[in-house]
Amino acid sequence: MRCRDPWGIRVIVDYVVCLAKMQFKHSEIESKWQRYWKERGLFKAADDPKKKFYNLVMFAYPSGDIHMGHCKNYVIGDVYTRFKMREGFDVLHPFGWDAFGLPAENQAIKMGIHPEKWTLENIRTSDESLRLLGIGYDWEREIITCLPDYYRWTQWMFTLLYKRGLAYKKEAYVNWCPGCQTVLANEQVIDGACYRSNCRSLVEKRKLNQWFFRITKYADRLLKDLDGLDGWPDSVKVMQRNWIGKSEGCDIAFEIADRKLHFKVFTTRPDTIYGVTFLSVAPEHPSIDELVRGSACESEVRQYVLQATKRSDRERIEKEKDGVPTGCFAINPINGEKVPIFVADYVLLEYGSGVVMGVPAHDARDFQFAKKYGLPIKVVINPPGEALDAESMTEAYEDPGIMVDSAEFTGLESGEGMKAVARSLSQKDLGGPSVHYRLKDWLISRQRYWGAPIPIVYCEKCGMSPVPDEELPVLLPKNITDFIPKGRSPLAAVESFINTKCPECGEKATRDPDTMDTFVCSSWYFLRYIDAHNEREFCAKDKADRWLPIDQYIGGGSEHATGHLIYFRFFSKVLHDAGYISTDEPAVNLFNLGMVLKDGEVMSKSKGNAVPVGQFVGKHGADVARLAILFAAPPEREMEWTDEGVTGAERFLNRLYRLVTDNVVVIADKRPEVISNDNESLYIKINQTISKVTADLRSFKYNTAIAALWELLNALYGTRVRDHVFGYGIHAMIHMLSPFAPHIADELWSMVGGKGSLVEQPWIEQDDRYMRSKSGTIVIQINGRVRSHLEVSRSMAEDEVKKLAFDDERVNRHLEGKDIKKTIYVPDKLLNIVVQ
RNA sequence: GCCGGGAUGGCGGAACUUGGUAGACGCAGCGGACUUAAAAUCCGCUUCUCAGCAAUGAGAGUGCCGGUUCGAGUCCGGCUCCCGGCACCA
Repeated sequence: MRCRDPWGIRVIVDYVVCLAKMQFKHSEIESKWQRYWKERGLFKAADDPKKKFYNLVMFAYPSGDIHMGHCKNYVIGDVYTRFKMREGFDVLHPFGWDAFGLPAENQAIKMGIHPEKWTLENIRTSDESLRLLGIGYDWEREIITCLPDYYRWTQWMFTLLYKRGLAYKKEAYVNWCPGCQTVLANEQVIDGACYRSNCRSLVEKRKLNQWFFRITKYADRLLKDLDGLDGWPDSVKVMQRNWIGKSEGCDIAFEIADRKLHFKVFTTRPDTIYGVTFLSVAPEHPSIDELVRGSACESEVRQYVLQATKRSDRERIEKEKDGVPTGCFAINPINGEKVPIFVADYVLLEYGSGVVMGVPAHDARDFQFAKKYGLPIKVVINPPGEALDAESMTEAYEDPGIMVDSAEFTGLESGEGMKAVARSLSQKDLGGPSVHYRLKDWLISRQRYWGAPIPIVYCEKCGMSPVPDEELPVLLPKNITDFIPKGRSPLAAVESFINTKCPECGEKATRDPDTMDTFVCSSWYFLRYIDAHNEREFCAKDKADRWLPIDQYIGGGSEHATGHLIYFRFFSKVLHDAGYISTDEPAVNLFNLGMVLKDGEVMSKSKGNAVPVGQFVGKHGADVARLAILFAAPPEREMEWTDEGVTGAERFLNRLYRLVTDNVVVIADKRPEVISNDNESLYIKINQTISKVTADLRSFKYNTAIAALWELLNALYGTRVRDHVFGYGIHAMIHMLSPFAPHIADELWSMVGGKGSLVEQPWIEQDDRYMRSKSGTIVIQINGRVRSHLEVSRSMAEDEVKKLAFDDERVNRHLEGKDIKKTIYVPDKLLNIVVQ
């Protein structure tokens, strides 16, 4: 085999040509520019910003290496950062890791790896992947919540809340997950199942002594201040409003006959008070004991309570409403009527007072209950112009109406009636207007190892006291091997940790064995970035004042709406009230991103459909990855990751690269002075593109921005006369590409003689004199249907356009034998001829 | 059940909070050029139906039904389906 194989030679030649001319080498370019950005410290945020912009993307849980699904957030945050920098802002764009949490501990149990080791290794590999993508973070501010220099301040936050009366311990029925062997906050229970990690066990109720944050004290402010958050999506605000669930009504005190007891009842319908025919008490209610002691029904009630409290929430909801009579009676304060008291498990202890008044005629649940137990139904509200009959009713009438059979209130309309009844009750000191919230206090203790220890010490003499600031952090002991949950924190068994001295008296004392919910760590992380290495404070106030609030918060989806996004607002308000920060809302603008799917499912390692970043970038490059993510769908929507999207992005960059390398000599960095006739329309296209891309960058419409760039690229390819305008077009193209594909943009920029990185250059602006072409298309419609088009110069008079239109052959064809009734003319747009 | 959001070609998605050429841009597909060939690249076509050798012409078309308007993907009323949230909250 000598030179008998011309094909082989051809292939090699093609390959060489391809490498030399057609395609760029992404790996070389990318590492070169990443090095440059790092050396120049381009993304290091100043401590004294002149024109600050705090751009924050939600930090991440280090579950392993990151994949393309995670990248969407980071890429979008980076595009915005680069654009804002080029608009002249000092941008703070930090990143960090929400590093405590269950998966690390589960891994420890399964694989025998210490949670810290597992977590820190994941962070290291994820960091590497992130750097490969060329995301412009200020890495010097990176935070890792599981390290003592961070959780020291998480503990400090706890003691701050404690001192302000916002952290308290109480014995309460809590959501207990038998799988995780720990308690859950309400937000972690979905459909009665545990939503911590991938657990999904059926949640049980348990009575336990636990730590809570008194978020309910802030319910009203959390609700009201939503109105000021114009930069937040309505969907998130609506969800938060529903979650807080404010309802205004009336408290009413019912005395118990023959007992020194009374029940406070909350109702939103005091106007139905004359229709009360029974009272229902939640099975968990602490007064039941006293109520039924010695009653004929005592044993039945006790048995019912026992059964009810054993049931999970879901079981309770799914079964038919039932209850058990207590044999006791309550006295309706407004008319002295005696009504029976039931214990019923459809009544929730946590809402209102745990006792409800039963008004069967005007409440669906009470109606069902009354029918089941043969209780009387009393109509006290009639629909306007109609009279209800209790006997024949098949369902409750719940709408407002006119009060009837209600003594002096009869005839009042519901709204007025509510006020009148409330007024009357408060005059007699039997109740009055009150407000209740669905929001509950935030349960933060977890009986787990991998979290920030709760900094509380118990002493026999002095009781409970917080660990003094100077003794923080309470270090999480590392020498532990048994993470298997046994219903209490693994820390309880670590004597060197548990045994300590009382900060008050110095005697022997014990530590709280529980750790904090990870939502506590993430409630204040945005503050730590501002002053990440401060050893004396969580963040210096002057620095906080300079950077807060977050100008743009970019989040990973609506699943945080009623969790993290409420908690971090709560923390901001607490820290504001305590004088540590000046703002009481953390973020001005919020942008929620859609998830990344692969084959119709959320991309994740556990589903086996994750596309690893390192592997992808190695093959296609970071710029291709970025473009593929951005172009596929608008950022707020879900996107499907496909190989086809990758093809397009790759082709686009190669095309641009070729255009630049083929035309280096004509590329011009100045606006053309003289616009040739040949390329006037191209120049207009260039300016329109600059305008569109700029607007789209401001409003996160990255997919259409890239589409506009693609159009411009096509226009440039189609340009025959490659003059100054053409050269400027390429220059503009490179500029506009830079936030999206920064490596290749900087490379091309240097190829055409640009200095440094485009991030250091001001953003390009359009030439307003050339935004619209001198002529345009006017659509000619007949009866609203398009029949013809006219090319006319701009702002041609209506008469002239009409004349041209009536000369048009296609128009005339449709006008034949018809009467022209009128014409509608929209300048520069259309002429509609109405005929009959 | 209640509260949000959505439904546009074979596919991902455009159409500027303002009613005015629906389908930008990309992917896939088809045709052509270059090549001995292939890949890559470049140029063109590509919503559907009907008529025509053709340029082209006619009709239908943005989940369904109806309305407002000279004109509706866009506004109004009713409905179906999909996604998300809340759900015994008194």
